[in-house]
Amino acid sequence: MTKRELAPSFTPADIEARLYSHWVESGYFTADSSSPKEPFTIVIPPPNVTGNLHIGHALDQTLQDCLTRMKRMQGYEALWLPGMDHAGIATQNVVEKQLAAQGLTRHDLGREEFVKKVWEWKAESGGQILGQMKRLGDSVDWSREAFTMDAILSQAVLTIFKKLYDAELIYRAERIINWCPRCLTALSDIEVEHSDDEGELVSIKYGSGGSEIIVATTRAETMLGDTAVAVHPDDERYSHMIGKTVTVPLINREIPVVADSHVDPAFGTGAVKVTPAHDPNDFEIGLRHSLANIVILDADAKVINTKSAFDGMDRYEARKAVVDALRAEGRIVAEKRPYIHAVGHCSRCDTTVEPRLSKQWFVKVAPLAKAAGDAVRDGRVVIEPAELAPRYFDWIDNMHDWCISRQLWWGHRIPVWYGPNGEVVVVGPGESAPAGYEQDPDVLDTWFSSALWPFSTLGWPNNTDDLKKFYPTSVLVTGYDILFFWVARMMLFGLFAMDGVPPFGTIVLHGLVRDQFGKKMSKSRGNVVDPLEFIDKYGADALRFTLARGANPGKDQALAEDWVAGSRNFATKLWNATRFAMMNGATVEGELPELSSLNAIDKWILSRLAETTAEYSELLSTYEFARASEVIYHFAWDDLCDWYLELSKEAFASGIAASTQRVLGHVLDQLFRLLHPVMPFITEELWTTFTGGQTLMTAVWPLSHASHVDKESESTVAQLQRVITEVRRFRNDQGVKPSQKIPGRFIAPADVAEYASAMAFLLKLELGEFTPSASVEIGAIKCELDLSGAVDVAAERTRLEKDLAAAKKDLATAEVKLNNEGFMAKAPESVVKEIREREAVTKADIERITAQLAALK
RNA sequence: GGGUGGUUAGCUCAGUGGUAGAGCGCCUCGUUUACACCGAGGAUGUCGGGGGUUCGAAACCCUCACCGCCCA
Repeated sequence: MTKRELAPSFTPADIEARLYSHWVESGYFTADSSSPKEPFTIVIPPPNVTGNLHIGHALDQTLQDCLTRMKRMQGYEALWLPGMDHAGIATQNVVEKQLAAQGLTRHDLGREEFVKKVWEWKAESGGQILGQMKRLGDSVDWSREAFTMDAILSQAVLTIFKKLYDAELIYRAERIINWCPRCLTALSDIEVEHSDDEGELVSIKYGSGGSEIIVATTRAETMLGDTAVAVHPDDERYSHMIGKTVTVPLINREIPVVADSHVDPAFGTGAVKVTPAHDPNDFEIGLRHSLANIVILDADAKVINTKSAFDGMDRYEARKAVVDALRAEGRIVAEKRPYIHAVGHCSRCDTTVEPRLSKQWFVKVAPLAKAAGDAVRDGRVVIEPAELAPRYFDWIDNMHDWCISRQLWWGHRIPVWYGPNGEVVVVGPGESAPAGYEQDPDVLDTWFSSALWPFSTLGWPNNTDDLKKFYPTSVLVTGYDILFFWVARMMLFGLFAMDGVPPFGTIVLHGLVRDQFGKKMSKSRGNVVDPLEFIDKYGADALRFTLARGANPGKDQALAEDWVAGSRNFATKLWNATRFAMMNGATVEGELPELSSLNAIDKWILSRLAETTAEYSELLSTYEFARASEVIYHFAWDDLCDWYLELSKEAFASGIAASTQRVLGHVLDQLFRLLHPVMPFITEELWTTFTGGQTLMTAVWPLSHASHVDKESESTVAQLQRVITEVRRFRNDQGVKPSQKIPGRFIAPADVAEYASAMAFLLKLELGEFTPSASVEIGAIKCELDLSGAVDVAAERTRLEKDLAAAKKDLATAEVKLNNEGFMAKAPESVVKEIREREAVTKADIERITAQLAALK
């Protein structure tokens, strides 16, 4: 194998594109369903076909790639399956906007032409995110790329629809649903976002004479559709009115006063107006009291059917007009404005949602939700971090039936056909409707097909090799924000479709990426960052490492450009350390030398490597990405670069370094493997260059060698580190420049004295005969120096006094404990022993420092 | 209104009973056999307030205050 050289500096752009296409061409990402290896499967949370890679995707995908790459190296048949969601409303909106620019609506084209247009749009401008994922380094299996509107996935939709219908879990009913008057479609509960908005609360007097009653509302225009006033049955204020009627002003309709225990007597006057066709709670009251549903708003939220001057007005216009008219009649008894209250908005276009009575298709969720809850309750599916499980239960145990029909054209059309005499037929895959039947014009909620993602992408309903090999998937990695949108729905459908086998073993939830001050990123705040810009500027590895390092389970993370620059610095550090190692003959060739033949420094780094490998692997396997990143970062930078390389320089300089060259080679080789899942590009480049190997992608994951853990060497090196730090501090205090060589020598026990030349090299000391003018004492170790007379006594005194104060404080803390009877009686022996040792050490320090101070004069 | 998470260094955050940590920022010195995208040294905290449990509390319990998120 021929070894290449490393460029003098690291430029991510020079290696990323080259390595990525090499990986794809070599087929490293492609999973094999016939492999005997144990499977590891992740399906990507499918981004919208309209989407671009934002920082949240970058986080989500970094974590998934990290797990996939690690498992691949650990010998699993790893499949990370990519794809996209057709994103019904979002995509339709995009194409409609294009048409609008030409002065057209989708109706001008007609359904078939419009859908064709959407497909054309997808071919031309959709799926930009896929190319951007490549920039991040995602090791997804492109040969299995899926799209929710693909033929196979559409077949899955038909199949599950029929299956659910036959099990009586899908039904059609007239209900109050959330309606977006702009998108002109029904929405599910979770497609509605609530915010506290400014509105008004007006109190209106209904009836006259002895039968007056006051009701309050934030939507005055709905009074046009009122069919009752409701009060609490035990409310004595109104008991005389129950069963009587009152007149609705303006339209002069006589409506009954009904008693309903759901009315809160403490809110407002205790009496509420009831508009069953335009409010979900009122609809329920209407059912209980057989009230009429009078529809007074059309699909565009314009007033209709009132045979009044309000007909044709927009809802807001009507609201004002109704209040004005009532005021003119003297029927407004109170007005509160602004009145802050929760208002629902369309999650796609932010239009205020209008509750609307209409006929829609629903999934009956109760039995499905029970199974989905139980799967987590009994541990077949684990939610990480566990703290987020209550949220899941809270929602899934109280889930309303799911409205799945959408009045759109882009999506899976509802496979129900209606006959001329009201017949209803559900048409499964490969079936066709009887002649003369007409298909339901609506399409399914996008999340209906997304709910099938973990198995529709593997070929279900066909029993494919992929399905057999890779289902159920191993881990689902996603943000907690779509726990309800998507994760819960996959649980509902997965368990149902796959005979009770849940779609994944573990749900790993991460948080949101926020700005550097922890504020939510939003266009209006102007604090949105573009991951691609960071990749351009600092490299994909730097961005990935930053995101992984911030990923504490289930917690949001702040992100600043400075942090990404810091990760780039880490990458540069690795690059330079490798260059240095290669310059000094580090190698992976041949067997690792016998431990007993190594010096303490070599044994120490192997020990640290073993410990780090074990800890890091464990943390990654338990989805502790932040802690894992921290551990490996400090091993690489502190242990390896700051100490091992520095302590080894003397050996390299002296030319007697065969063991160290091999040990260093080993440590780098293992470090690159460990870091590869998080920083795939630079590790691949360094490793292949350094070792001459083919690729890290399929290299074996490091094992932690317990036999390499060596506490004795760790203790020796800890002493060397202390001596070096203290002497450096002394030099610094004394104003000796870092590069200035001065005479010095160590008086130390044999295990430390053995490394005198290594320490001297680092400290720029010239060992040899001289008359010392100063000394630094570190416990039992003494370093004598010659400062050529000019010792800065004041600086030395300051330092010693500071050390003395610290030692005295430590001693006092220890003595308080040791003099405490309770502590001595109840604290565990190991703790008492530790405090005793601390007492002894600090006492010795105080004695030594006091003597030094006395000698200073 | 119901849940739920948080409050630790200037900033962003780790730290689930035994002398308070990291990254960035800050101060001083420095072209020393990798690296100034660097090295060395340094400063910085009544761990939100109050009470309790304990020999011992940033951590456990109670309570208050403030901030956030989810749901209604």
